[in-house]
Amino acid sequence: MAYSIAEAARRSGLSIDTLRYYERIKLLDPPARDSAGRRAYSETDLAWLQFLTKLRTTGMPIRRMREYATLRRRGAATAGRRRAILVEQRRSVAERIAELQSCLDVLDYKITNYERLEHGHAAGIQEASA
Amino acid sequence: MAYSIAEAARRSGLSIDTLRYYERIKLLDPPARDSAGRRAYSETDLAWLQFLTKLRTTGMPIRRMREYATLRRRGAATAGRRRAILVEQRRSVAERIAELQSCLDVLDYKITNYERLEHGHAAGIQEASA
DNA sequence: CTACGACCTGGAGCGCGCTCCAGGTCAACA
DNA sequence: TGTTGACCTGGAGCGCGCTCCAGGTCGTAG
Repeated sequence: MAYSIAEAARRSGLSIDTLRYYERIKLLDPPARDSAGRRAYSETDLAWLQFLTKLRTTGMPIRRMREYATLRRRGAATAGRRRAILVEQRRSVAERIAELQSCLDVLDYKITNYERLEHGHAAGIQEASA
Repeated sequence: MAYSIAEAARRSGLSIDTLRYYERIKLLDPPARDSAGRRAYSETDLAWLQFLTKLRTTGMPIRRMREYATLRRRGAATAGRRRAILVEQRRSVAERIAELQSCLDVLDYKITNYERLEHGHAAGIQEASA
């Protein structure tokens, strides 16, 4: 089963332009072409794309994703280095989650304060940095 | 107590350039100046700055932080709208955390797979999209 | 046969959030 | 008195990750 670029875009949630862009910067191996020279993405292409978007979602910079893609192209011998990249990324995601969680606490605190203000219990003091 | 721009930068974790930039784009009210015309940040300025950096950490775009800053400048009457912004941001942070958590699961899965590969239990199948 | 729409290429442009630079002022210190 | 160093201003530049554009080629539908 092969997918047109429009279909691949729809399925991956990326834009057509982004798909071509990813190919240009070597994140994506050039997909097959149909008889008219149009891109024909395979299931494997889509699976890889899906993984890439996961990495992007975690905030991995494209430069690093390229590094990973390059290693992947070189085969099984690079598995250790690829794993190391993922382990590092896992660390950074966990850290980021913790950071966001702490911001969430600040937001909750502020929101609670606003609610107190609006219910007439004019606290006042917090308003300075509100 | 007043702080030089260098000191304010150190305490906020932002660069000196970023502090001036934030002032320029009206995120920050112009701080007091000393006799020589140099910026002199107050405790209040620093507290606001600290809150701003929290918002930035949550990924709030500067455009939206400006909106918040503008409302804040207009005083108590805008409290409801400020609260609404924070509530929306809380929602978006919670969503982001969930998203990251799900990516974390994918990373864990992949990493486990790599570890299996390296321990000789050649699974093979996963290598296609690894 | 033509006209449409999806696709192609190479390259320019954009929005964001800073970051850096040139050229200048000022106060303190040797 | 002269030099240093922190600070000032307005404005240009940058890295990132796309996004858009012009101009062209196909293949199907009317």
